[in-house]
Amino acid sequence: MRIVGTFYVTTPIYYPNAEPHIGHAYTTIMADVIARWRRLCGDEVFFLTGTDEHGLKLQKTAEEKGLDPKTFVDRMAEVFKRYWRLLNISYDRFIRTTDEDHVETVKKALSKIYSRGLIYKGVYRGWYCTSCEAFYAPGEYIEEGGKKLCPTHRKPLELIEEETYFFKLSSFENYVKEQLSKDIVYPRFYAKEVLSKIERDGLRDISITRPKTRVYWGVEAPWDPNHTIYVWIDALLNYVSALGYDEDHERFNRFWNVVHHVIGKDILWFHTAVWFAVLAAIDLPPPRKVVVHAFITLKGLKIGKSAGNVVSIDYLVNRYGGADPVRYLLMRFSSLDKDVEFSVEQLDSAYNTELADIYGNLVRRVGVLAQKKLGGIVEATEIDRELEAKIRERVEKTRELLNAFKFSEALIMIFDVFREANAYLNKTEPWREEAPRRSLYNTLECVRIGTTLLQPFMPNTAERVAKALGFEIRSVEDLRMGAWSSYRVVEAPILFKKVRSGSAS
RNA sequence: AGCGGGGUAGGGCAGCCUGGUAGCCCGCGGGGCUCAUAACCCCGAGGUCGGUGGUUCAAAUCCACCCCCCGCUACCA
Repeated sequence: MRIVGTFYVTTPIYYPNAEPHIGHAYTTIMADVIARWRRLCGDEVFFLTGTDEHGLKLQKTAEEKGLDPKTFVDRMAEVFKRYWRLLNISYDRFIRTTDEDHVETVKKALSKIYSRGLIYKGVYRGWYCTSCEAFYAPGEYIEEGGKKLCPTHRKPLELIEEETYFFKLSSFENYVKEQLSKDIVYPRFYAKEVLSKIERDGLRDISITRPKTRVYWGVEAPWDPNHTIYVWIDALLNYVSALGYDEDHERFNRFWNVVHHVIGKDILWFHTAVWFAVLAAIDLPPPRKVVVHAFITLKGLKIGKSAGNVVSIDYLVNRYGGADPVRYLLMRFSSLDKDVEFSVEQLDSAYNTELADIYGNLVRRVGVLAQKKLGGIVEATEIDRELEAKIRERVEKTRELLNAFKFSEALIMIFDVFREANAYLNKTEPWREEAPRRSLYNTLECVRIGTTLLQPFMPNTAERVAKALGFEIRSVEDLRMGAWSSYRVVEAPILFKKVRSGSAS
């Protein structure tokens, strides 16, 4: 396949103090769909995900389990990888912030920033709970009778001061504002949100180190061995270390120019205000695009990382018999703009009526017809112009939607192709003919085109259909009627077994 | 409170930027077909587009105010 361009897509690196859930899966699947779509378009793609393995919380979680942090994160990283295998995530690298090259990058980058005088020593002052060993900001602690209490222990907080190093974020205020008014953050209103926050409060310097006595589990500050680097700064730099920062300049530039960060709206601030400034401090341009998505919720409960009530990935994969339907359903109801609440009933309904009825049944019926009527061999013949026009329009629309990260609408458009194919079968009634070559060839072309578009969302299913009907999925170049000339239908599979609604548990 | 997003048929959403017969999916009613996973196709019913006022020949779409829902408000990754 011809290499058209390059593309770099990232997920956030996840904090592995617990197993991944649907929220993590949602972001990761979205990034995977983008990666696979760009590959289909002919781009050389680098797709990065990983784990953010330093910090106090992990240090403590590990200690509670009687493990040293490294042993613990080694295990958790494997858990994440296992889930991404289960969900068919086609990452090119799984980066861990404990990886040697990453640690090197963090040190190099921070040395550079330090040497430019953008880091200074100061004092961090905050309300601290000795039991939690953590600071609480206004709004997080409980106020009772003028006293500040820890939200978990309900014990009085202490005002403590500790030595820390600050990054001069404030000196990047104009720069960050300027970048935010460009077309980087998508959808755009998220940029407005950050912009107005800065407009109102300004950009304050941020503390970027912790005393090693309190947080030893982190990258040592290159200029002061008594401090470790704050996890967020450590974490953000993964995006550049994965490319070989300051090592492989050619490769680095090739991909950095086209980097797309996929993130949840909760970490927007760090991926814009802080990240843009850090990048500027090491002479790098901001990301090409930050794609921000809202959350999915189940019956009003947030499925965020810190929420107690989570829908497990295993549950959905088991319920719908594989990764592909889960990928489909999550993207089918995805929205960048606003939080989406879904129910098991809704998912069941979409699974049954869309995947099983519209698509699964179409594949089955065209497969059966081809085998019965033509012995499974369907050669190219005259193309139905009316059908072709409709399909072409939908393909174009789908491509636009995918390039605009509108996954839900893209899927609806793809399914229109299948609906069109079903209608075409009804119209041409191939079961009444002796050798309905024209009808079946045209229908198969629709199935092939739709399946190709569906491939980034449902890679296994697409592959299975291609095998069964005897075609190949190659690239977007084949997204036109007549591009495939000879089908060898070897199977008429039942792709999706329906689920009975109401059996949710 | 400030800022941001939203309130469109029974449910889930698009349209709003670039005003001009209100659109898609599910569900529902009727019909067709029988190749197919009780699947598929066609037709139909159902909405005065949160409220009020304004701009306009014309507003779901622009402006003002109000009501309701949700999110964000930085060192918690």
